[in-house]
Amino acid sequence: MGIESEKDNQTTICPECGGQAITIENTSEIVCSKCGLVINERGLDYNHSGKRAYTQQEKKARDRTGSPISNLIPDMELTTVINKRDIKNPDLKRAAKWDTRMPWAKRNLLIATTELKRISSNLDLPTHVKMEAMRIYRQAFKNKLLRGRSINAMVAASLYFSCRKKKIPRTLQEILEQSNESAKDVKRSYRAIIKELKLKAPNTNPSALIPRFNAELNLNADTERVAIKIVEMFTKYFSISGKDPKGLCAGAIYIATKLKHIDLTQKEIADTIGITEVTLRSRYKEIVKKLNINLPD
DNA sequence: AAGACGAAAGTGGTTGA
DNA sequence: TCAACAACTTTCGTCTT
Repeated sequence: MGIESEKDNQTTICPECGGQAITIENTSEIVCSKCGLVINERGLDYNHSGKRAYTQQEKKARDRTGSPISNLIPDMELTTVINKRDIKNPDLKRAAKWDTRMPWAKRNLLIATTELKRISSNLDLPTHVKMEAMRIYRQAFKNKLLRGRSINAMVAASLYFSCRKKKIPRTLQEILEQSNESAKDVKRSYRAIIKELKLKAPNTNPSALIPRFNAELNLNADTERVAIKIVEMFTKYFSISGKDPKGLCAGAIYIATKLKHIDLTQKEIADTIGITEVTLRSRYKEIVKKLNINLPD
């Protein structure tokens, strides 16, 4: 395949930070060398015409600068409009256009889409979650929820909501790690989404979270089973509304390790799950009391 | 000395008057 | 809009192993 070599000197500019994008060899992903943004995870179809380009001129003429059409691209017009004027110094021209020509609404959606794709590819989120998040974001945008809130915080919140709705167990922390926004802002946006869009907050199922924490703590399947059982028993008989599901997980895992005579400190569990010892303690005390569990010493 | 415990004070949010 | 409230965190002193 002589086609491969032509991808290498493709220059794309990162819409997020303006850095130079590079192509990852074996996946043909376009990734920003500066901020790590995946600009197009499926790879561009540079040789759609089926012809090879032998000279620079031919290459320029045949290259496609736009991304493949997808629902995640907010404005399909954008790629074609710019294409025509891209012949000289495409990077600068494109960057300049984003600043001056694009209506703010389109720009907003473009930035949002980019951020959304960046985060979800870092977290390996499936496409339907991305689509749902984008839908939520657009709706938030329509309802003017962006007033006084940052785009990126709203994107993170949309993704978080989407994850919960689609039952993909991701904690808010995991999304926050990929975002530059503060937890405060993202939470605010998240609540705004629920309130203003009149959506129901999908509950994270605590037992769905356990296998991942178990893996991080290197616990065996037996312990995991016990922990899940405890969580399910508890959620079946008692309300956990208003409480952090992670706290319940932590408590259940702590009890499970006790029952299985595994030595793990409260601190170790609390730290890997992302809560404090104090919360772990109050949760585990509550579980022991309400479910009448007899702990071995 | 490490781990478990819980009191006290602070944070950021909800609810209801 | 404000006060009461609930959940959680941070910090820290005390007890237990």
